[in-house]
Amino acid sequence: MRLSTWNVNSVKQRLPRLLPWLDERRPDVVCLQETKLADGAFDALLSGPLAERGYEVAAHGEAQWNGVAILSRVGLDDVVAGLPGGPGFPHQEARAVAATCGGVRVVSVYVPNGREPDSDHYRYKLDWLATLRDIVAAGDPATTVVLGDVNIAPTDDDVFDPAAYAGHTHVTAPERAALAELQGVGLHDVVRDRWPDARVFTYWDYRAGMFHKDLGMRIDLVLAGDAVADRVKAAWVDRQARKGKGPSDHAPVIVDLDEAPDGDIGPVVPPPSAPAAPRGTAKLPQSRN
DNA sequence: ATGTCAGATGCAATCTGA
Repeated sequence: MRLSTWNVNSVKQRLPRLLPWLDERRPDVVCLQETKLADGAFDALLSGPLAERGYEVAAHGEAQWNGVAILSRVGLDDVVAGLPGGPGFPHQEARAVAATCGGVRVVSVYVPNGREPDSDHYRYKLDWLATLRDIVAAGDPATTVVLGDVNIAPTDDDVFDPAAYAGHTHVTAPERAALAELQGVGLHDVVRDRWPDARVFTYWDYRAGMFHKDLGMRIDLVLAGDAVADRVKAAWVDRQARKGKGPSDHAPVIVDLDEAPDGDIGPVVPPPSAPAAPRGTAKLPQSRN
């Protein structure tokens, strides 16, 4: 099962990149952030193209800002929009949606930016993260995976130059402590675990050729509970999607899971557009393993 | 030199958010 997360910075503007990306990468579960569309507009724009590709959709958006979604072709059950009981600014915003997909509790999150350290928005960010932690802890963390734009670089290795961010959000100790508290319920940063010493970023500012110079941050994470993390076979950032014409300022993160230990790999079906293999013409040699 | 985008307002150019 292939999981992914992508802050698309307006799903409307990103449609010419999103649909070809779905066809190329064929993720089973896609967590989107910054969709910037109300649910009705999301449905009008995307229900057709996504249904063609076999995806069910749980969108949780608002008119202009924020907005998250989960696309799944391995089931989409028990959808919860938002963080029940969570803080607002001043009202609750569309920053989280959860669903059970292929036996995994998937949570798509767009953590508040924080704007300036010690600002009201910064305190809102910390409160929001504490609520997310409580909600994950109250469920079954082992079978949960939190994916999304957390707007925090976990360590100094996750920014191109720690000095460049001194005094700014995304790197402060309280933010990193709040993220560590979330991970403390039993979630593994599977991309960093796979690439402990690599320079890995997921976001590059549009300005000043930052992507070209690879001056970015790793702020889009896949945080997986024990049972999910144990199944990780690949975990990487799709930098290709940040290149070319009309990209988001974030790249997608892709994580492949091996089949579940109990043999239930979920309702894995061939992609609708993939030609069926002709019967009785298998060419691959038989192998014991 | 906040150098780029995206959304809104409201029709051009400027504001906000990231």
